Amino acid sequence: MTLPHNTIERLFLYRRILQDALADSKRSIFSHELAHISGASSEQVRRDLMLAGAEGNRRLGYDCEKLLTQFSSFFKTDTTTNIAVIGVGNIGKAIVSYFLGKKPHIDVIAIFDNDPTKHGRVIHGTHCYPTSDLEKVLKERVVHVGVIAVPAPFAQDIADKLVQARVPSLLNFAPVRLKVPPPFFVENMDMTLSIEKLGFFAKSQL
Amino acid sequence: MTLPHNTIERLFLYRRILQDALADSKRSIFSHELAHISGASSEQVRRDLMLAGAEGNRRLGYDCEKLLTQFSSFFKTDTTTNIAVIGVGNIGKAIVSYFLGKKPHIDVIAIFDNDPTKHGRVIHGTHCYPTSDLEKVLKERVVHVGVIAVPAPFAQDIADKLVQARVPSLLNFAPVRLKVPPPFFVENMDMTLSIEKLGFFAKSQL
DNA sequence: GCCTGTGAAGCTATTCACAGCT
DNA sequence: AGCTGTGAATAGCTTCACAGGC
Repeated sequence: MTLPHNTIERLFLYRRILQDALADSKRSIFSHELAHISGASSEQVRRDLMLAGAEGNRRLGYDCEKLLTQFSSFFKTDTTTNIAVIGVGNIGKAIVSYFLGKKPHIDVIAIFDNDPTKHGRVIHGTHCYPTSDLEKVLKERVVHVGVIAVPAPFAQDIADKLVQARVPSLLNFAPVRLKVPPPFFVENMDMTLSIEKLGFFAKSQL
Repeated sequence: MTLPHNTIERLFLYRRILQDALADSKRSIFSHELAHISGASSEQVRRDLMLAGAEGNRRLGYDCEKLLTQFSSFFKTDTTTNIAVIGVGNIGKAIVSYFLGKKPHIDVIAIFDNDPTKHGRVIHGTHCYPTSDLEKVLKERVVHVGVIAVPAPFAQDIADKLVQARVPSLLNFAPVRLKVPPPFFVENMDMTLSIEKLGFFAKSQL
């Protein structure tokens, strides 16, 4: 059973909203509430939940706890996601510190850099290895997501190495489009592109 | 003349590729070359360029320089995009240093933070103001894009302030969906969501 | 022969509209 | 009355397929 890509993304968003709701001791939630907080339409929410096999009560909406346990098994979010960060420049460091501690089910298990002065050092609580050890280190540990935070000219090389090391998913911060064979998967976080696009909207809107 | 959102994003990508090509002293480029580097299909590239009003030569493909000047006027990229960064934590600092110097047509003109020890300080070459001065400072300068790098609970409040200050486009790094009235525009860079999604792909692919 | 340009077809995603429940 | 669930309609995006030019 394979859901649309967009639906999957929104489901993770709903999950986050449900967690907040539950923390506010809300028992159940309506599709229009989820819609309002997530920015989707209520029909969209209901369809997404339907596709995920969820069921709501026609008087009370959806039961938060029930929905969350359903998500957990469905999305395997009860197991931790292990990530490795390659490149410990400004962005790499920001990412590592962002994920440390804050998110309990996301674990930065290794970081890599070419700079010899960083090797062996512990940065934000995580050990830093030389990039050349990437394959060796990653074959010892299960890594779900490789985060590429190196300068653009090196990004494809790192992607190749991560594919070699059988890291299934890559999150790429470098402003290039990486080529990986299926079923490996890359998601781009291209800040420059986003800023350029937003700048265009801003300028054309005056 | 309003292009599809996706097309606009790809055009900025093509533009970047064209700049690289020109730097490599390539005179002209084929749609399939742009396709290969950008990850789109060649038909897609041709349609995008067509929508942007570009014309190619049937023997040589598209003239790089001609295309770029066309893009410049079309996308107003000859004028600098001014950005302000709100929140000088790890992510905020990384963003500022990422855009400083590197990208000539993107200019970080102000940064804001609530921490009084940062006020008046110059961080990565840019002056840091207290967040309470946001409206005052931004009304003196044209700011195209506001980058929100504050913790999630404060993000909506900052968004409201940016809307008040007439900043047309927002780039949001906080893991919440912000509400702004049209025609204001928000783009989300939700790293947590991306990692969760990629983790899901990774786990379901084994 | 290999390229561009583009109508038409196909596919994906979202919204409409309403039946059914409680 | 107000909610969910969902077929049907619509809108948006991508690929096909091929005409036309160099």
